[in-house]
Amino acid sequence: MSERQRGPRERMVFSAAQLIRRDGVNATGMREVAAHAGAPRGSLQHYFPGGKEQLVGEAVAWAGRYAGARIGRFVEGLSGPTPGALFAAMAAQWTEEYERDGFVTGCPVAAATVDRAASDEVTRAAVAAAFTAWRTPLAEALTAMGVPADRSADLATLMISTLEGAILMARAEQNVRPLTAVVRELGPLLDAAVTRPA
Amino acid sequence: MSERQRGPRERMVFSAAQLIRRDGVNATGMREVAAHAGAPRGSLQHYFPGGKEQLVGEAVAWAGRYAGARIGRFVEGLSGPTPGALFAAMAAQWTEEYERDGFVTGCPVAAATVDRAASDEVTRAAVAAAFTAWRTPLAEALTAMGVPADRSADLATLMISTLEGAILMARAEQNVRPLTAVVRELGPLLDAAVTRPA
DNA sequence: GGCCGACTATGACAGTGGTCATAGTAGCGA
DNA sequence: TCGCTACTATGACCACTGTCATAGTCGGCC
Repeated sequence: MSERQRGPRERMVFSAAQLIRRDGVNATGMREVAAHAGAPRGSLQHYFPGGKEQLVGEAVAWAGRYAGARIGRFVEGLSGPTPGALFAAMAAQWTEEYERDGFVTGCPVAAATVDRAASDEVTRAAVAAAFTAWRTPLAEALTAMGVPADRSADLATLMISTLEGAILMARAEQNVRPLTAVVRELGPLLDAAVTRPA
Repeated sequence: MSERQRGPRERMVFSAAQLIRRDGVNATGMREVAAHAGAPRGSLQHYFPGGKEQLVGEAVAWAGRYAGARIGRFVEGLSGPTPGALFAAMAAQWTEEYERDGFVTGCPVAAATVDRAASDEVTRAAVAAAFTAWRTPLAEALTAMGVPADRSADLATLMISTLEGAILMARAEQNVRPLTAVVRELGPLLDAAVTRPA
């Protein structure tokens, strides 16, 4: 989650995503984002003339691209590339973060959905796009692993749904148990969907 | 979701849950809750001297009890009581609501988790308790259906996680597809966990 | 009646939110 | 040096938040 932070604009988008991850959209102030990014307050209206809606939208889009790009790196890192192993790797990213830093943050896309889906159509569309940016490469990876093409999309949805829910429960319980439980139960089931070994 | 609404106090807790479901915790004002419940503003400090923290906590607890109690009614309504059928019934509650009323609301427990887990320890504990109040009867129902006792808790966690995530994605996409997809994929897998037919 | 508790009704307060307006500065090409 | 653009820096605005304080009303009980 730590990238090269070039311009102040990128830093602000990144900071917005981090703060939204922790406190939600509504509790994240624009001034707070600027301060967190070490950027001047005046830059907000300069880089984001569309206001908070624009900033949140870009933060969500960034998170979606990040999650999608991460899929490829997970697949590369697997010794035996199976759907269950991929799912375990996706979940492990969270268990490791939680065990290292505590249960402070969640998924920014989920936070934006909860806080904005009913009130802000622009952000809602951005969230939908973020999920698509995540699901599409995941489904492609499943197909490459031998999952029938007509099931890849559904299984990708299942994996993301389960992971999002497990993140939520882990934060609530302050325990990685939900994450390990879903990996233990869902992993083998995902592997059983492979009909043509890769 | 429509109960007999007796006193103004219960109405306010119920209204709080409804508004949190739609807009999140931070975007739901105390005045708004009172107005939605048709209760006088002054009753807020009278019934909830602990302030918003108390009101949110009670709304979350109510939602947890509701979800837990609902499990029993789902099981009763099933012609063939299998884990997959139970999961389908749980998801159907949401698809029906979304198709009837639009994708306006989500799960209040999830909303409270996103908005308060990092900032308010009291509410975070209430959310954890709500998930437990949901998971426990679900796990018992699975055991009664023939799922091995040592897997019931994990499978209950898997079902709730997946459902929560699918709700999230359905709201984001404004489409029930994620809900139908996870039911289609996860249902048969859940049924396969039954070793001793009920 | 008189009293007291439960509840209702407002008004005010301090704090914060996003946003706008305006002014200042730094760098650079001509 | 001029002028232009990109960016920074503040201050102010209004709306709204949760909370508190105070006063009013209602109903039943001695």
